[in-house]
Amino acid sequence: MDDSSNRLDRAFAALADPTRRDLVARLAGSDATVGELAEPYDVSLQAISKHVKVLEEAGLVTRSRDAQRRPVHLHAETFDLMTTWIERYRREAEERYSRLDALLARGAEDRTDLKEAS
Amino acid sequence: MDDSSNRLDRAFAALADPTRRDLVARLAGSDATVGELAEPYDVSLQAISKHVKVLEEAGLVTRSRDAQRRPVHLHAETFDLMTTWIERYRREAEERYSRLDALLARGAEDRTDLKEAS
DNA sequence: CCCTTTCGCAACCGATCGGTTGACAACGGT
DNA sequence: ACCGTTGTCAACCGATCGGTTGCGAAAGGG
Repeated sequence: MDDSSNRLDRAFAALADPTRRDLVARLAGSDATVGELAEPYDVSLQAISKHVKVLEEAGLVTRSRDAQRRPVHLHAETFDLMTTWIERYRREAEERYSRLDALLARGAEDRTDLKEAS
Repeated sequence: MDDSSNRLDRAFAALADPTRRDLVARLAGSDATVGELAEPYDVSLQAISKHVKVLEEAGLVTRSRDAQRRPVHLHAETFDLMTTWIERYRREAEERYSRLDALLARGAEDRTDLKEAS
């Protein structure tokens, strides 16, 4: 399963960058070319081109060909992969968290040192 | 803005590493100490200690104190933050994907004159 | 045909990352 | 009071990352 693991590697790493998350947010509104995507930022076009490539290799976006333009659009499938992974463990964590209260209630006889709550 | 963005930065970056995803998967089953977590891997204990620290600073796990042990357990909240972010744009992407057929039927056109506000 | 626009590729740079080893702090057991 | 257990901190190393600049390829428009 190096395959799906590697896809998750790239997908999570891709979304770890705020610029790339912003690109995704804007692409959710409408497809765009690299030039259009690059315009709002004060970095070079090549930098954005690299970002788009990272998103593409992560399977988060795809590109088509329209003359010399390469319109970029989101690819929802990989997002599903991520939410599926996250939700699986979030659910287990919450279930265990619910049971944690009962566990703590049973064994919290000598917990006199919790003076700080969240 | 930088606040929640930074939390997402760290959370996504943390889960970009397969070892850390594996740690999360195991912690979903039960809490564990750093030593217990490190045991299955062939890397040093310090390496796993660092991984746990990354997960902690990302808000994905928390630690309590039980004598010299520092049991680690999942913190579901940050997982919610991630799925919320992802789901938002995944949904928009899928909606736009449904409309893509109609868009393609009309043919590609530039969007420089979108002034309709009805 | 050229020429422009759009954009990818390659090389390079500083910063960060994942790993190592070594030292040591914190705590309990005896 | 010592020792073993548990885990963190600090320094270092090679690899990768996000950014830059420079060059050139691909496709239309005049």
